[in-house]
Amino acid sequence: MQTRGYNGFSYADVAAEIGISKASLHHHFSTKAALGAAIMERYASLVVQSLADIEAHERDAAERLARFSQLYVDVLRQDRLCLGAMLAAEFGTLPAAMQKTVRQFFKANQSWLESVTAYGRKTGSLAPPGTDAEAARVLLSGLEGAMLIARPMKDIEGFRATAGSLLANLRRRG
Amino acid sequence: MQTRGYNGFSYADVAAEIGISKASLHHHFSTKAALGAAIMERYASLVVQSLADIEAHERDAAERLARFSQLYVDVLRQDRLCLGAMLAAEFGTLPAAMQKTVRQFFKANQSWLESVTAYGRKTGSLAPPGTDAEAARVLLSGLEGAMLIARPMKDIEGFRATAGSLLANLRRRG
DNA sequence: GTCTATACAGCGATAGAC
DNA sequence: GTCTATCGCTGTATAGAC
Repeated sequence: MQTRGYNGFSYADVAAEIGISKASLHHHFSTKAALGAAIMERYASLVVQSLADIEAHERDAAERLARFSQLYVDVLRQDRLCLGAMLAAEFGTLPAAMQKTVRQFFKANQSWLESVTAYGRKTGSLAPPGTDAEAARVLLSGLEGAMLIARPMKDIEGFRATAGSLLANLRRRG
Repeated sequence: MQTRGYNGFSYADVAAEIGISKASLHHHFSTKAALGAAIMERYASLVVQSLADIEAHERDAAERLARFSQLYVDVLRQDRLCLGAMLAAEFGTLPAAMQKTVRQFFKANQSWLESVTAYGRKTGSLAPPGTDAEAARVLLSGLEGAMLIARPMKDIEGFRATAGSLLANLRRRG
């Protein structure tokens, strides 16, 4: 789903890749909607866990954002897209349950980033122009968009530079 | 294609919408790959034309960027995505000809934005931090990403605010 | 340039044996 | 929990009449 999208893969693809039959796959996930929802929910959980890990192991706000952007690099290196971004593009064709999880995913990222910018502002590590909500949205949008563009352009280095610029803007005095 | 993606529409969908048969549609576009390529090429041409129009009718660099971001708002209001962004997400599943046009599309946008930031820097209308290439990439990524997120979140106002922040960052002293 | 009819592959999903 | 076999449908694409 992160490489071809929800509409770009089939039960046959998955079954072949893991070496079982389509029928066996249906035994575990009765419909494609159920499979897609499970994958997206797991992805969202893993990201939320990663954010908690960053918060637990890194005290500096700017450094937390740098680690956040590193998550994107790791995905890009596998020639994948953030699943949230992929499903946002396909949004109109998704089952309702998946749509709901996609929205929750973006909300969770946005609110985590807001809390980090607020914390960074308080500790002096960050000085974002505008509100925390605006700063968070600019960073999230910038990273998702840069990732979207970097993949077809085969330009991970360009992604890194863009991520660096976005972080630099948050350290600047507003 | 801008609402459901290349993998999310069929000849039957298009034929029904314009009121002809699938066979008639095949008479004009022999394969789906040919149809998809024609649509993407037309889209890229229209965007390039819009950029030329902005340059012809607006002398101020910051105002040119504001008009550029207004193009995105117009697309969002139709509940569509930039076709470049949509196809970037689906990139791995696209016919080669479409992949090529997607890359050209991003290159064209990037280089136009670079020329505008360079011009704005010269005239004093803009003072982007970093290089023109970095500023252009941050803006393009930010707008594409913000658009991607705004659609599922049903938050065009949020897009506008994000676009405003991105432009404000380019007016700021680096 | 339009149509009806159809070919043929792939899709998601089910039945039922082991 | 796995499989083979198959169903019903939709996908892209073609044939051939008007």
